[in-house]
Amino acid sequence: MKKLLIILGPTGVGKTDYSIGTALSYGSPVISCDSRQIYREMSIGTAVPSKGQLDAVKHYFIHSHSIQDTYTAGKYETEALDLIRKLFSKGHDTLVMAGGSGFYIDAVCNGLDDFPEADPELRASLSQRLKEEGVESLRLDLKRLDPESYASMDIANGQRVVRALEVCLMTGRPFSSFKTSPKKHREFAIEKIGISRPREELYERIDRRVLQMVDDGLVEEVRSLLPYRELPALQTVGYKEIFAWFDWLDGKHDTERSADGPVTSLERAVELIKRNTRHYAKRQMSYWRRDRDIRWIGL
RNA sequence: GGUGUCAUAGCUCAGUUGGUAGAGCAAAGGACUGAAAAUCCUUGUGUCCCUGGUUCGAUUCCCGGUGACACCA
Repeated sequence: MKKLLIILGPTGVGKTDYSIGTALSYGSPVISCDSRQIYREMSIGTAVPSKGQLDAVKHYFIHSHSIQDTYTAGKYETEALDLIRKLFSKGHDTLVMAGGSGFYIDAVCNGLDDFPEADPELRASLSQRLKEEGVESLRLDLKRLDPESYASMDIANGQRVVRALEVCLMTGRPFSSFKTSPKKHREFAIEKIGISRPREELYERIDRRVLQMVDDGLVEEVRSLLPYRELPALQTVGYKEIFAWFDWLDGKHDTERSADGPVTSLERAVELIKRNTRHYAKRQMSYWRRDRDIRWIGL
């Protein structure tokens, strides 16, 4: 049986090197599963593999899309599955997938239910309402249109309430009614390998990598993306903190944008990037902790 | 060497008129169905520097150490 070997782990743990080694031993390309490295306009802050690493093995889904075309887990499920099937049919027996985006990995392994994609205009107007009226107002609409979701979902999470409401309004059906099938069947075997390191060591690696990014020109990369800062792709650790610093330099000293207060120096931005990356790594680990199918190995 | 001030959470500090303590930051745990590096929820971790004394009871008051800082020599 054909097999998809998925290498996952928190940011900074060393997935890139490990996956290249594994891919070479199977004669497989690396199918990246990273919601940010997929964008071609971003490189330094997303820690994409180096030129040498990319030359060593064929990589898919690295720099393959533009930040201007909002990408989603649903699109990834479709495109990755197409690619996987194509590569299997061309003779590969084992394919290596590697990445840190847990939700994308789940989309490939288990599939997403048949929810409609977001309508940009509706989402924009609901997000606007969220900003102006707060969650409570949207929550009441949801309670009326979909009591089941209202009772079971995290109604403190504005982003989720917007999404649920959006589906109700678009389809005239409750959001919860789309949540049906447990898991989609995949015709290939799936094996998940999780890479872990002691927490302290992982955090040291993250701190070091952030400093390296700054040395490599992160600030310039972020400056070049300033016109796009409102795009979903730019809501990313390493970018949003430097945008906030630019705001300070521009004399925008309001703290409305961030709960962390004004970012008054590059040093402060770097501090926040380190912390937010640690938080991100922690969230990744908490996401995978309940997945009993992952075989963990320490590095 | 002398005098003074200070010593409380990982860090910066507050506080207890004597009844074993709490803020901020850092941190930890969790959720997750097309924004997922996003978004959201929960949690206080302590020989109150050490020894002895007073006291029913000392982190708090007193003696003596130790350490840090300041000033004077």
